[in-house]
Amino acid sequence: MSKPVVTRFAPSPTGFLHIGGGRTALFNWLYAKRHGGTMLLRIEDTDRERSTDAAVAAIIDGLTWLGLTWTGDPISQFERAGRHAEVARSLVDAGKAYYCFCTAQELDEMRETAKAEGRPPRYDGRWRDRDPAEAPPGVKPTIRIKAPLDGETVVNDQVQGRVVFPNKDLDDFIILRSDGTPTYMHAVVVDDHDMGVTHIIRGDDHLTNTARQQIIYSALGWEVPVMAHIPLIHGADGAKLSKRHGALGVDAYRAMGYLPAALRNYLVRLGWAHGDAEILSTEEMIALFDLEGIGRSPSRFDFAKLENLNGHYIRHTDDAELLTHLEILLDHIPSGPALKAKLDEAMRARLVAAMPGLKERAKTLLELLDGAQFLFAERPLQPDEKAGQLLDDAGRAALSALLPLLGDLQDWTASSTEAAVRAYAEAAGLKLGKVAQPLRAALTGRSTSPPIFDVLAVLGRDEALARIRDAV
RNA sequence: GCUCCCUUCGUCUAGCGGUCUAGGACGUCGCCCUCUCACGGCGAAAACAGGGGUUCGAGUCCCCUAGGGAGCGCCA
Repeated sequence: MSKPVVTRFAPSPTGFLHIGGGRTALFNWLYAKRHGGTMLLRIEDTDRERSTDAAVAAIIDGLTWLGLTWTGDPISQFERAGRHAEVARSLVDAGKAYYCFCTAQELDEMRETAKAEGRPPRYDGRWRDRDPAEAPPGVKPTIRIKAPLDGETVVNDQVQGRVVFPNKDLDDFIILRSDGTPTYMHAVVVDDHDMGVTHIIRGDDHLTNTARQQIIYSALGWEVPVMAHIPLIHGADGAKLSKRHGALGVDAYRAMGYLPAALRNYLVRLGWAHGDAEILSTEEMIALFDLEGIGRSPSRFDFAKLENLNGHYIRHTDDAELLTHLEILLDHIPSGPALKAKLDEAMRARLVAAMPGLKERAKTLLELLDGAQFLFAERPLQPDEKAGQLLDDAGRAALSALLPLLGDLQDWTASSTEAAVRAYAEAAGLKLGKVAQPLRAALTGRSTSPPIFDVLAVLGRDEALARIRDAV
């Protein structure tokens, strides 16, 4: 009861941190935070063939960007191989595991025979009680656990409930390979135990593995941590989220202009709910997160909702901070370097000044950047098609009439320019839109933008007047 | 094939036997606001997979069917 909570996120470094892994990490992090505990990061790299340093770096980068932190250094599971082997051998000494001298071919035959006879592919236990003295020469043995032959293994899962597996369906699986390295099944158990993990929160693709792991726990006489298997995330089409079906790395979400806070909020609501709560700050998430609120059915990833949430977070993030996010984004998009070159102090000041109008209409940082194009643009502007249409004869006439009126202004502010433009429109018998739209086209090269008088103010008198002159 | 898990609006979900003529959010569609686009406000359409039970009463419990998903490696 009073034992401090220790959770862990244990990805295998075979690729980027995908969105499902990100959510698993988030849940582990939230649970640990909620209970004043710690989250550990363990890299499951016992498969030397598929593990890469680049993947480890990508995972760390992804977690860091998401704002998830762990305690201590990332732990390499591979480096603990000695300990895993030692535990496996102790199990042999205790009579709870044994050496198996089967060759790969023998195992293949066993599986094929079973399949042909319509039985599940399982190891038949041929070395379970055989004397190792009978070992064929030259075969390096594996170590297999002695799984119980009858009875049942019960997994008490905080999310899935009580799940029962008949032991006759579980075979004597390998815990130590013939090369002396541990299998995943064995390594997780030993590591979770040694690291004092109290709660295992992971994808429910591990649920059936849990029965096997519990066999190891009981052979060792160790206490099984609290288990919570969370349902997987599917793609928008309902199919499993794979690389081909939109499973993107979290770095891709960064490049698409999503804010970490928005992604956290979206992710926490995928599979977890607290009544009708939708918008949750990180503090609220920590205060409210619990295992009881996790559902059991898989969910689909919905970009539309993520976008909406992201828009909300953009609108509610303060201007200077948004600029910081924008600058981070520039390091991750193709057009970044060019824009970065133009980003001097004056430009930063203009961006911050324009931010209130800009952030109101952006759902992603990419849209925010796009909306800010008029600030980066150099004269003479190239109006897009719709803007070109607004600069027809009538539009240009209005602009040339407006030019001297604006030029005479004493102060140059949003309200002073607005007063001048409104006065002109009224005098000319034009609806405000008939003047404002050509003005927008001239100043931004677009048919949409933040409120035009704000644009006028942010651009400053000289630049604004010059752009109008260019358009006339 | 075997084992396990899942199934409420298009999507994420609330619901833990009666308060459900099923609530919220996103999306969609109207209307309002308005210098554009947004934001915001108001409103609408939209779901308990199907069939059996249990019960005075079932979205909520049980069973079956269908449909999804996961696992069954000297991968993790």
